[in-house]
Amino acid sequence: MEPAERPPARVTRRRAHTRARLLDAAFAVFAAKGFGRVTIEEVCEAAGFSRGAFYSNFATLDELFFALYRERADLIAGQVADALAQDGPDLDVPASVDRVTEVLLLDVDWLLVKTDFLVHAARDPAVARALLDHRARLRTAVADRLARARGHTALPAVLGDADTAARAVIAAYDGVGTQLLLDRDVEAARAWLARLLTALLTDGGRVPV
Amino acid sequence: MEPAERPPARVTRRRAHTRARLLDAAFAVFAAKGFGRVTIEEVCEAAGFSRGAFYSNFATLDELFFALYRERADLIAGQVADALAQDGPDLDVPASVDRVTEVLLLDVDWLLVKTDFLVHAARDPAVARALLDHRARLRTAVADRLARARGHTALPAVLGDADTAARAVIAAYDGVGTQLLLDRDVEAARAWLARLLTALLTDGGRVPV
DNA sequence: CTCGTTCGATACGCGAATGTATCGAATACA
DNA sequence: TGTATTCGATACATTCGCGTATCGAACGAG
Repeated sequence: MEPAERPPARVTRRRAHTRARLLDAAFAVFAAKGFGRVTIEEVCEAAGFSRGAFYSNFATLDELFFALYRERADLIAGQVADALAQDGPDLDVPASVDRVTEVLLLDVDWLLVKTDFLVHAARDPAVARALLDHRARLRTAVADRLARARGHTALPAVLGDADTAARAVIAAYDGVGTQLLLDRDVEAARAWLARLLTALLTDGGRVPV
Repeated sequence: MEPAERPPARVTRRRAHTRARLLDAAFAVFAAKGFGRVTIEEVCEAAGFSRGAFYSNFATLDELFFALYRERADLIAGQVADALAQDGPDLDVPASVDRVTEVLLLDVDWLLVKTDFLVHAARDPAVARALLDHRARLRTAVADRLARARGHTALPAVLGDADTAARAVIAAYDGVGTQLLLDRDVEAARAWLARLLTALLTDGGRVPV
């Protein structure tokens, strides 16, 4: 019965499966109903388990939520890093923007869960720290990319240094995400984000169409 | 008894008071704990009433939340309109930006509640429509202001028309708000928003400090 | 194959929050 | 001031979700 005390001395194998299924089910349920309106039993039912399985793997729903976020956030961070690393030393802004936006906005469900998590973090400093860490990871990835290209490509930047520009990129992403939550138009959001980013990262000149 | 059927034939007076107190108390409690974690009784207790008062004024907590949002949103919309109307026909970007950011970011609690509402709206089309209406109101206010100034002041805009620029303003606001929720640094957020807006609304040139 | 451990299902009790029904007090109107 | 009506408090029953305790089955190690 012990919820999740010591890593059990002897074993594990199906445990990993059930844990994973619980996390996946939780993701779906959270996206559909919102963290605040979800019960433990709903998650278990969606995963095809009984509450016993849950309490064997997690102590509380918050803990599961945290684990879920961590998992997906790491995934996203990796994808973004990959997308940014993909082009050479000189920065091709439109191409980078396209590749990154494609990765970032892929999943509306993720956006929903992420926003739930934000709301959650906004009231719990410990959780907030985790979220800020994740954001910092993304931001420095972007900043590094921008800094690396500084000399090569013209990156005039309406804003100051690379780090500031990276912050602006994050802010644009957040802003577009907010709108996307309401109109659910992924393609429009993608285009809009690309346009915003191009505007921010390109010197004052007109924006291509 | 009847939750909120017909506007009671006879009349009201204290009713307005209690309703207002319930709304105010709800605002505080929602900001502190988050909509998802708040019980009807908590709101009543904070307002100094018993549940009877609540059920006499609202049918459900969602209904109260909706009314609460509507009330505050109208207030904000008015404030923004005022702030924008305050300067003459030619647009003084820094001044306008300062005035608007001051109004918009005043209250972290409002940001918390607003984000709760966003999360709520993201899963209920009817609620989403209300929120989109509110955003549209703000956006057109900004767009009108920008369009009105188009000829007079140099408003080169890295983005296209006034409406697009207004969308960008909203996006920047949302983006900054997200960060603010996590670090709770109002002054930093205000400065950052001002900088972003100036960058977006000023021609490519360097941003003043 | 056997055995000891772990995992997950089932069953139980508990507490909390909800919604309703009833009743006294406050209030508008004459 | 009298009175009909509304407002809000109190009391109640009920439902719902939680957390624990127990047990059989799955599984890994030897």
